[in-house]
Amino acid sequence: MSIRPVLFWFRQDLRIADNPGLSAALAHGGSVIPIYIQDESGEGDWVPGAASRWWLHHSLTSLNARLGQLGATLIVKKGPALKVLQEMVELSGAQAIYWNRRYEPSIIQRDSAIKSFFLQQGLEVHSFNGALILEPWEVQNKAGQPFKVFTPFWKTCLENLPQRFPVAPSPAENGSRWHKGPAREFAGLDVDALSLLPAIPWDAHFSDCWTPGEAGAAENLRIFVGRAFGAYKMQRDFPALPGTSRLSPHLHFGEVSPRQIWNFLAEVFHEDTGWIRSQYVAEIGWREFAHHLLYHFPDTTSRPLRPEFEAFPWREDSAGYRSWTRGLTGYPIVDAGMRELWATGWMHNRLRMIVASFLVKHLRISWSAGARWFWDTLVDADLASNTLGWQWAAGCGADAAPYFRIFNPILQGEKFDPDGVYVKKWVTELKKVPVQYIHKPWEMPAGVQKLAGVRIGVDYPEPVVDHAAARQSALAALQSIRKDGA
DNA sequence: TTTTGAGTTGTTCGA
DNA sequence: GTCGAACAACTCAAA
Repeated sequence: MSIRPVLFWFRQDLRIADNPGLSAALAHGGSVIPIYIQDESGEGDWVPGAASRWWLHHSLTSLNARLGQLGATLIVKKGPALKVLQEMVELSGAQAIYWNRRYEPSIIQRDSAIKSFFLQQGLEVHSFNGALILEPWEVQNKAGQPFKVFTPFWKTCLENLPQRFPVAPSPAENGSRWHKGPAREFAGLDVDALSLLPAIPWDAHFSDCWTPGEAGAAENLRIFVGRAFGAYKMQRDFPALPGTSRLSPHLHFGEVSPRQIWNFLAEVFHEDTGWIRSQYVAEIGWREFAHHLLYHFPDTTSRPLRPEFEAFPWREDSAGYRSWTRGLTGYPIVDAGMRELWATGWMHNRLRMIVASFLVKHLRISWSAGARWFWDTLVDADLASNTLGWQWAAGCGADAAPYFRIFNPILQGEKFDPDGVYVKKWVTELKKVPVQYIHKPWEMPAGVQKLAGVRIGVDYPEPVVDHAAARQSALAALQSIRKDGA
């Protein structure tokens, strides 16, 4: 009796190591055909943005090379996933399909349909957790409901976690039963044929900042834990310092999983379990919480979790929005963040809060517009985290910022970039501005502007809004949606 | 069921 | 300059 092959469908789990679905496929007994499908029709309203596609291109290229070293060929396809999988099943005679789960609403819908279709056809279909510490349905409060507050959510998670997670056996340990044969056997495409790279050369500097792929992720993790993990709580808020992990895009594409990070920390710290309650691990917890919320409240990608915000008086302001996207608001810390995003496909977390607060509170432009811009420009764009982050900033989400928490872009700059090093890196026209003016350059007297080689209002804009006035206006708008109608 | 304490990341004002 | 209080009311989670 010959054993028919099995398909392993790569999605947002672009790694070989500790990949539960892949490992299970390799253990099945049949030879394994690895496949990647570009299925934009399945992504609903959230087709991956330009920066994300750039990352995906390089991550797939890297995965392809790695599989080649292992003696396997990645079959790259394009089209609706169900149709492509059907073709693959017919061509290969596969008897089983394996994948790791995703949690976006439209993807859950698509994958459920695919699963029941093939089960009806008499195939085996197996899906796994390759992306989360705990899946959204594995955590609930004592009333059996999903959590809406982070602290009790994470506390509950931590009470239910092992010291180490079991590691999925690697392909070598599984005997590497890859399907042999050229990609053309299944009419596979080159990664290039997916046209993932931007048409305009906007990504010129991305490759200076990033090494997409499993090896880059592992290296990044090693360096972060070796150098910055210990001082994370102290340094993570200072964007001029290399205080953060920069693992977010690697995590989004599954080049490394949170369970691998967990196990790595457990290994590094041995008996000393203090790391479990560290600020960094809590940030991993926020990623989990974001997935928990997206799964249980799928509408939140476009609608506020707190319904009273449906009535919030957002402004239409295309000029203001444009100044925000371009990094030309006249507030140096905001502009630096937006320019870092444009240049590198990433923005420091402190800056994400500052620029988000500025868009929704100072310009009073809807958080959805900001979420869309981030979606298109972030290499780590993730529907769960992006939705949570923007609703949090706008005050309309879970654990939202209180209405009165309106970031002052001058104070935030002075607090978290005291020497202006970060601002000067990204807003180069302010390079020679004395430090006492770096976060409020409009206060520079004419003589100082001359010495600094910059004319405010000519070489660098005046503030698009006055902070105090914008603050008052935001407070009034928030007052207007109060439940008591006062 | 009712009650109680608490809730990522802040700013401003006045003493 | 520093410090504490005020800034809404609500909802969540658990006792």
